[in-house]
Amino acid sequence: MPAELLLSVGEVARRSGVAVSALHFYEAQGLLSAERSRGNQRRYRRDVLRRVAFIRAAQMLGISLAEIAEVLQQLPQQRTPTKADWTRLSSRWRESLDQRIADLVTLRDQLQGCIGCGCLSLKACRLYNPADVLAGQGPGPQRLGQR
Amino acid sequence: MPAELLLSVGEVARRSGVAVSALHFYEAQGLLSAERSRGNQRRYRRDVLRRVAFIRAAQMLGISLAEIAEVLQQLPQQRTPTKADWTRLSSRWRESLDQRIADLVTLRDQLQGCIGCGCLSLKACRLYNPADVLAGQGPGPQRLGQR
DNA sequence: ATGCAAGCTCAAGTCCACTTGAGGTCAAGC
DNA sequence: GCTTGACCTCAAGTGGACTTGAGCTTGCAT
Repeated sequence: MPAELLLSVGEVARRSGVAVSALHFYEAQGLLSAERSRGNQRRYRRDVLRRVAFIRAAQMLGISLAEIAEVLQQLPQQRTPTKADWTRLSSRWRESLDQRIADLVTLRDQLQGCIGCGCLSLKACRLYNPADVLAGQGPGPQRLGQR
Repeated sequence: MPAELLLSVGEVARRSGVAVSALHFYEAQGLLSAERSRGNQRRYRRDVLRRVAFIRAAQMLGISLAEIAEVLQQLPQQRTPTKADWTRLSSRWRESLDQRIADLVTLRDQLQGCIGCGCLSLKACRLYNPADVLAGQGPGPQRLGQR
């Protein structure tokens, strides 16, 4: 394949807005791969840009890199993925996105009726523990709605 | 004030579902405070439960502890906060919640038209960079919608 | 041919929100 | 009085997602 059509790591960084160090990191995590030039420099196929975009979009949905890597395994390794390949993957996240929206709407409605009314009292509070779905699960800003 | 009405750290942990270590941590971060018993044990006023609930609810909105601490500064230090005090604070988050929902809906609509259509090509992609709002800002699963 | 930006690897550092561990104290029941 | 569980402090560890730094090589322009 014609080497001029391959992208250096710097080019990918510029065009994707992702730092070179992050691209290295993604590779180490198995999210990306690249051929190498004679001199051992990374040479990316152009579809890496779509991959990176996909990764970032998924992160915005709160999906961890490990999960993203797992899903990306399903893409063809050899050929450049087709539109259908990408569509299949992203439709999975359409559902989780719907779920997250629903969760937040619930949260909002209960913010009116719960914090809003001053009743916020833990056990009884459905904002804190709506339908037993958002509770527990340990600390930290966690993803709303499990998969 | 009658000491029997104060709560030990273990009681607060049990009733709030938050680990003792997390309560210690919140105190170190200035989110909570407690009186001490003769023997130097924490004794919480009962409204700590509402404070903890508020903290957890805020975290679910993706708000960092530092920001939460800042907002909690606005509560009266001496007297137990009233319903109106809490309502005032939570109304601020009602807005950011609305914003987050709007962001996610935008994201969802563009998932249809963008990843869905196979056009995902970074610069031009509004999912990756919708209205220049979600872009940049460094790495990591970041909060949708700035304040 | 030489200068210098861009690339390479590997180790260590950062930030957040906690948790875990070590070593010691307190309080209530038997 | 003694045991046991709850509590204390302080330091260090964890995990995710990267970034930074050191020390070295590559590759394009002059």
